[in-house]
Formats: sequence, structure tokens, C-alpha cells
Amino acid sequence: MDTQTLFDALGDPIRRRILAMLLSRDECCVCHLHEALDAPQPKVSRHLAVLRESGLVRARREGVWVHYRLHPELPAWAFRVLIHMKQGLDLETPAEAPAGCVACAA
Amino acid sequence: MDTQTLFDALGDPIRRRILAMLLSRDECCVCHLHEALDAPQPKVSRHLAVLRESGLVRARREGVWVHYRLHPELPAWAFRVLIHMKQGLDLETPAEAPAGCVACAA
DNA sequence: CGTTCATATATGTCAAATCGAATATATTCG
DNA sequence: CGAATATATTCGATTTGACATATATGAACG
Repeated sequence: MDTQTLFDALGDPIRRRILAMLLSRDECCVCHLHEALDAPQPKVSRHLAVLRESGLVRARREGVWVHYRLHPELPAWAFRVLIHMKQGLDLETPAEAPAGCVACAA
Repeated sequence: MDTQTLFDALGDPIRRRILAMLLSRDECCVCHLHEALDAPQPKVSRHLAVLRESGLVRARREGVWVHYRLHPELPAWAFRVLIHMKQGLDLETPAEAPAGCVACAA
């Protein structure tokens, strides 16, 4: 993980919100993200692919669902950047409702 | 300062290195950055303009030179992002020599 | 005053990232 | 097998951003 990779990933608002969600709940399926972020599913999937390919998240298939989580081997500095990014994000989005997922109950 | 602005700025390697330098020495003139980063002066100037317009740095003119420093009212979360960004940056650049500036002695 | 040095901006070009829409793949179940 | 649901990929169009080069501003000083 280098700074170019991390900050390229953090340049997109949807990717930031995905990462912020993965910081609070440790696993999310695609449908959950797709609903919570109110974004088209292919769009979410494409951005998840970017995050996966840059080593920021990890996918785990369970039947029909694919669950994503932060990559377990994320360097400490990168993890801390994410934490503070989320703090900034929380300030600009007024109290995001932590609703559960209809489909996968995450 | 919002996350979009900050992470747009952090997406460019030169802007990251400029910010990292401003984290260690509190003020730098353009000529210093231009030399230390070994980048063409107009390029450095343009990136400084981006940083200035996004509220990340502040300029202070002193005669011929313009000195830049981190914006004093940077939110805490953004400042912490910068600190951890620099940690990541230091890991990938092997011991950057802290040379002084020929012109402005910063 | 006019030249010179430090810094800033403008222009034209090119590569890369994003998007919506459509389509494809994969898994489960009847 | 074939239908249904979850996820992924491709495509064409548009936008964005970086660059090199050229030019402009403006302070200092002879």
C-alpha cells in the first residue's frame, strides 16, 4: 500500500462512504452498501472492484452474497488516515441512519 | 474544508510532498519547494494555487518571495490525515535529505 | 524608468476516471 | 434443466486533471 494508491481511492465520494461503512460494521455485503448509499448496484460494484484491486478491502463469498471488509493487513498509517477521513465525513453528512440490510441482515 | 476538497488535493504526488514539507518546517518559499522537489517552478506554482484555493495552505508575501504554510484554521481531522499521510510518505521515500534553500535560507 | 528575478497564469493537448445503460456471470432452488 | 436473485463487466460518451510551453505580473534596484 502506497500513498498514491490510497489517495486515488479516497478521491471518490462513493468509495469514501464505502470505506466509512466498513470502519463501523466490520463486514458488509454488496446489497447492503448498494441500499445504504442509495447508488446503482453496478456503480457500487465497480467501485468495490477498485478498492479490492488496490488492496484496501477483501471479499468473502458466502453463497449468493459477497461480503466485503477492510483488508486485514492494512498498514497502520493507512488505517489511521481512514479513521480521520471518517471523522471529516461524519461532520458533513448529518447523522447517517445506521439502518440494517433487508437482504443479508448485516 | 470538506473531504472532497482534501482528498482531491491529496491525489497528486507533488501536492502530497509539498504538504509533507510544510508539516516539518512551518514555512517554505516557492523557490525552496521548487528546488527540494526537483520540479519545474510553474508546476509547483500551479499546485500551490490548487492548495491555496482549497484552503489547505496560506501565502504570505515578503518582498520578492512568497512563503507558504499550512492554513492555521485547518480542521483537526484534516490535520491528522496529513500527519498520517506523511508517515506513509516517509516509508516510501528513503530518508529525504532536509537540505536548506539557497535563495531564501529557510 | 527599465531591467531583472521570483512567482503566477493562460493555452492547447492528452491520458485517465466516471457514469448510465445494457449485458454477463454465478449461485441457489424448484 | 430453468427461473430468480446477487454481483460483475463492458461500452461509448463525457468530464476532469496533468503537463509543457509561453507569457504576464510585480517587486527590487541600479
